Amino acid sequence: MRDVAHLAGVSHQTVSRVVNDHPSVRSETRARVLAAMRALDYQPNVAARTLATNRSQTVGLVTFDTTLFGPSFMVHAIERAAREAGYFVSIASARELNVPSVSEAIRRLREQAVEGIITLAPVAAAWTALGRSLLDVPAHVPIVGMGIDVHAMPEVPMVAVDNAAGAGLATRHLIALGHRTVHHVAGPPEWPEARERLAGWQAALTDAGLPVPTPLPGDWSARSGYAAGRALAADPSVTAVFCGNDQMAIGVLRAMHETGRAVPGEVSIVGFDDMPEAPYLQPPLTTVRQDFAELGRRSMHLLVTQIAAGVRQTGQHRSAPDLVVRDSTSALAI
Amino acid sequence: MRDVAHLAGVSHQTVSRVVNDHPSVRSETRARVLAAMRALDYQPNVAARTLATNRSQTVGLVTFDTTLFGPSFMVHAIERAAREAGYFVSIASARELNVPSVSEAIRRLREQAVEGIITLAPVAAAWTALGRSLLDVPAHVPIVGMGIDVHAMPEVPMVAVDNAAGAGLATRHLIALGHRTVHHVAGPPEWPEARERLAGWQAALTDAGLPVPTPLPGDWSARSGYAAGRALAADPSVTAVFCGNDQMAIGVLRAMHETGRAVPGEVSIVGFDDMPEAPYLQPPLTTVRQDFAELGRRSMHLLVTQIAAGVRQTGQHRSAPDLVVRDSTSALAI
DNA sequence: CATCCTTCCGAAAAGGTTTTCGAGAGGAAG
DNA sequence: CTTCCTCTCGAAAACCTTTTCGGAAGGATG
Repeated sequence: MRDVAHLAGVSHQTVSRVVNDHPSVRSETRARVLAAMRALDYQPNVAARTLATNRSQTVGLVTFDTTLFGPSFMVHAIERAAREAGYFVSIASARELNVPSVSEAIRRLREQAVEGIITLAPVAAAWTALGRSLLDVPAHVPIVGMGIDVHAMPEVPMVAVDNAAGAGLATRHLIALGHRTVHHVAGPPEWPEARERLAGWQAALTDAGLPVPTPLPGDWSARSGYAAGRALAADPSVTAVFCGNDQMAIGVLRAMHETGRAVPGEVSIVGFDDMPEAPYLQPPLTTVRQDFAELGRRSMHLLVTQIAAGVRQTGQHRSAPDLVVRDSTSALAI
Repeated sequence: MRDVAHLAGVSHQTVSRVVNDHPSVRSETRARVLAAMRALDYQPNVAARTLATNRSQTVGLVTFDTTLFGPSFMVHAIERAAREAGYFVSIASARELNVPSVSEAIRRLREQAVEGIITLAPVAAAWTALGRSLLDVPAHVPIVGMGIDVHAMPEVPMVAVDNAAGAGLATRHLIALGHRTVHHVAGPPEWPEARERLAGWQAALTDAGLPVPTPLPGDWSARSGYAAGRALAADPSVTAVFCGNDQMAIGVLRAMHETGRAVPGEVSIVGFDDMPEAPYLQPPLTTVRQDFAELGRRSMHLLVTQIAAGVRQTGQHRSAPDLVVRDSTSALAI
């Protein structure tokens, strides 16, 4: 910077003014400085700027399993939104879904002086860690939770799809097709999304006056879906299954196929997420679509607002999911 | 830090020594300082440290499409390896696969003073941008390319699976099953991985003295695989297809199913990647497995070595892929 | 002509750490 | 007892910006 100032025949403060678009600098001087910057391939030093301004221009992302479709898509969407808002994004993954791992990830992020945190690792237990290591912090780092448990952490703003509504759409779709009940392959109970989808499914059945079968446990993976599918296939009374996500639905589809139960002839199946492969499964999967790009933008927007305001906000921001009907569901054959 | 020094009854330089594990500090003093740090919940300021040491402890990751299975898994693997090596990771995604986008992503990363860069956005054209904006840079930032074109950029070290060998495995597997030739659904030619797989497929056919059909273009997506699959299904002479990745294979499977061509009865299909869903497709997909976690560790290791040595290294590091035979391939029925 | 205001830019401090240099204390060797 | 060495720690400079304050130049006003 000193070199630039020297070359332009001004002092370094003026260079700083030019870099920061300060108004009071003659346009002719500005042009001279800009030329000098270009000539010397000047790169401002972020560390020095951060030190002086106390603003790192960085937001942190705590992730868990980015091989899941949802989170991996969100990383992308959030990075994009962050760039547009002028922020860098630094990621820290939790090794496991427990308190030490998550709080260690948050510690790393805070150590890096991020201005805000978005978390995609939604284990309920972890939030108590958050409560300890984040919310009580004097500098109270702004935070946004993607799909957190609003009951457990009402003071953390969250953005998520309306999981219960989505589950309701799926379940009522199956009921409307004449199914006497709908079975459910659930995501891990540590994930609020999984609990909300389960609750939505349960409510839709109860509202329709139908019996609520015991949900089958899954871990979001196709493998767990397959295991659940084998169990369901063994029960001839099963005619409709709502899966917590598309990947588990893939496993269920496979299990049905293996055991000779036709989809959708004998059994109808619905997923959740609408991953890009869903239309090309056998059969093309009826599923609940959520707009991940929109969720990413929204969470970033919420974070930026908090950073700008300097106060933590609260409240949930829910986006409405859509049901995408394809070929894996059909009316119950009497 | 000053507060900590005050509380411990030492000066701030001594605190710095304790933080950095400097040898010459009495163990009793060290204990006192550590206690003070804990008592005050002291967080060292990275910006100041970076300014003083000129080391940001951060590596940059340039990505393109993290919804693809490979890249999304790699992000995870690299973050993990980086944490173990004591680095933070900052991501920058290229908006599109062209020179301005990629060089803009790199510019953002350099602006952030990353100590090294790993790139997962492997468009050939982009590397000329790299040549301009990175390699010629005085500070010559260490870099590792995941799956770059070694012919175009021999001076950039790279780590990747041996794509040609993997394609050879897949193709020879199909040949050994008696197929007269093997068709290929290729990834986008901008990706070196796609070109290498295509070359490996071609070489295996030529070595076996078999005709080489025109490859069908794809873009890694199931949708493009479906389109290619429809074209292939229309040709009754097609009995074996090697797909550039698993997602396109899903599309091909769907197309075959729709047109009533049995897999593997009439047509055998092989994918590439071995995504977690591969065993649960219909039928379970024979595919080429690559060890993404290992690739992530290796690229990080290579980057750290370069940073430590202060010199750019060259050379390719190839890992050997495995063929995983499942149910989507079978001997040609005469 | 004197005074005041505006516009533009430089001087200097501040931000928190690392690092080099030097000094003091204590012990060992002559 | 003196000298020298080692161990431990403090003083001060350096890293590169931003920001506040003040000053100089020029024009407008009384």
